[in-house]
Amino acid sequence: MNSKVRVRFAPSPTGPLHIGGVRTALYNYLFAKKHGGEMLLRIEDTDSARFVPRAEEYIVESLNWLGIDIDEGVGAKTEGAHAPYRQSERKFIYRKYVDQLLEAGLAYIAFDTPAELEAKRTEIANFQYDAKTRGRMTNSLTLPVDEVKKRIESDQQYVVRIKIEPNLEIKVQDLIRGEVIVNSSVIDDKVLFKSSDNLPTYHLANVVDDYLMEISHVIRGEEWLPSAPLHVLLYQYLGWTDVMPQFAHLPLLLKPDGNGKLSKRDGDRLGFPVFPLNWKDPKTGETSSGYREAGYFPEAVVNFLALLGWNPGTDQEIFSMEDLIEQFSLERVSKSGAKFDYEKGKWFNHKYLQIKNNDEIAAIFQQNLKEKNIDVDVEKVKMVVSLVKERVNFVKEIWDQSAFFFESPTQYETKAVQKRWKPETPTQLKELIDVLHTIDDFTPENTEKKVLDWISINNYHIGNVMNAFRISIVGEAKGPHMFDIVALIGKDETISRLKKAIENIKPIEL
RNA sequence: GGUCCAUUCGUCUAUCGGUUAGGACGCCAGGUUUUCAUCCUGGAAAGAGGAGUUCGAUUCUCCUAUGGACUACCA
Repeated sequence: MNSKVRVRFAPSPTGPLHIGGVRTALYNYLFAKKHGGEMLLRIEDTDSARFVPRAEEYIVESLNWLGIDIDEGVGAKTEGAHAPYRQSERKFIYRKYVDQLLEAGLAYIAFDTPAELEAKRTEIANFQYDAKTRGRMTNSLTLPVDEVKKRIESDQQYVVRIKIEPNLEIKVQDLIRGEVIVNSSVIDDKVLFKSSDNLPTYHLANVVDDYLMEISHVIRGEEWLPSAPLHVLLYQYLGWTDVMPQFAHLPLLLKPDGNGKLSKRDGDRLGFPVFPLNWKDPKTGETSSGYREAGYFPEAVVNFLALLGWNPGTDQEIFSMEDLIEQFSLERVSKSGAKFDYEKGKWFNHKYLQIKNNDEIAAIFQQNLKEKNIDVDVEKVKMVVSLVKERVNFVKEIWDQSAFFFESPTQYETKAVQKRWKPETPTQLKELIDVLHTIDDFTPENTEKKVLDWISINNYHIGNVMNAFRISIVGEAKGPHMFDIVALIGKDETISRLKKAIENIKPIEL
């Protein structure tokens, strides 16, 4: 057993990193940091046919954005003692272990072509390449030694298969699920190595690399649980049982509606991102939206994801990365899949928007304003942010709640006018203009006092006056406290908007 | 089809044999507010079904049902 905790996140660079993969990376990271261990990133690109350019950079950038630091391997500051960390660059390493298994008689060479295997599968229901069938296939167990040699020398392609002893009980100790027992007869003689590209398959590469990289815990998705017994067997066959890592298989992230694993299509269909970052497919040119570009804070995404499948057993819901590291444990990871609840994701972002200080939010919002060619003082932006941020889930929504701070309304909401614009309103608002003219100290408190005094002295209907005032300034019956708004836009602008409204709004008969 | 895994409010979940089955999101209602929102208070809402074990099962065991994953010379 390794005393030091070393975990790995080992994605395949076949496209953008799925949000479920992000959670796997997060749990690995939390577990490593909790135990003072190391987190490595290894790229599992043993399938030369499925390689997608830029996918690796995407993975690294995603983890960086989320604050999941890589200690070793691809994307780490210094790669580390076990380089290289891309399996395609490690191809020279695996052959040795393949030969070791071959020599020990624990694996064999098979020449069956994909077409032949396909034929077998259609011919025989539930066909499995195993102890029962391998004697009737084309392989080094059925062919004479010199025939095998001849075929290899004439460059005939082959694969190396593990030779699984039937009827053994294979026990997998899972940190989340307990003991899982599988009979070896149900596992087929999986391909470990293919001569076509001289690369091992996932199963072998993964076991060899975890061994060489001294991985102490393998934390991965539940989709790997069925092949875990095979991996245990490989550790045995290779003589590494005493240093075999501990396994933990995480529950899956499911579709919000219906059943099944969360997929890219669900995001398109239901209108939410399933990737951390935007991604443009290099082949199709198709783009998929990401959480970052959708306006999420990385802290919110981390918090949301952490709680999808894990909880501390308390009522705490808001966790910083430090909180998570301190409290995380595999024992408290749930066993069943979690449906992806996008509404709750939005709520987390809302929470973080309230927690964050206004300077940070104002900086982002000011960028949004610049894109609209609105250039205003950062102090004003901060004020606006503080007045409206509690109303929104995302920074980009602030504009919808605050446009009237920056531009005079061009139209007035019919329903509000209908309800609040009375025949006497224009006269009253003209009086209001006079009142405002007399105010020098245009602070919210002072203006409020003066205006409310005027309303009360004249015994006006406060609701009608104030709402007409609001319609004139905002254009609708919405927004923060009136006197905060006018203080911010200033006396001149306030009066000018009132004049404009008096000119343009006509009472609407019901 | 086979193997494995799972099953508490609509959703995420708490409960580690004895609880009025708790919290959160969402939803509904009321209150606060000059408006809208926020906020506050309240409400509706759950142990898949059946056998056991036990004085007592959501909790332990088994069966059934349902869902999921896997079943490639993918990872």
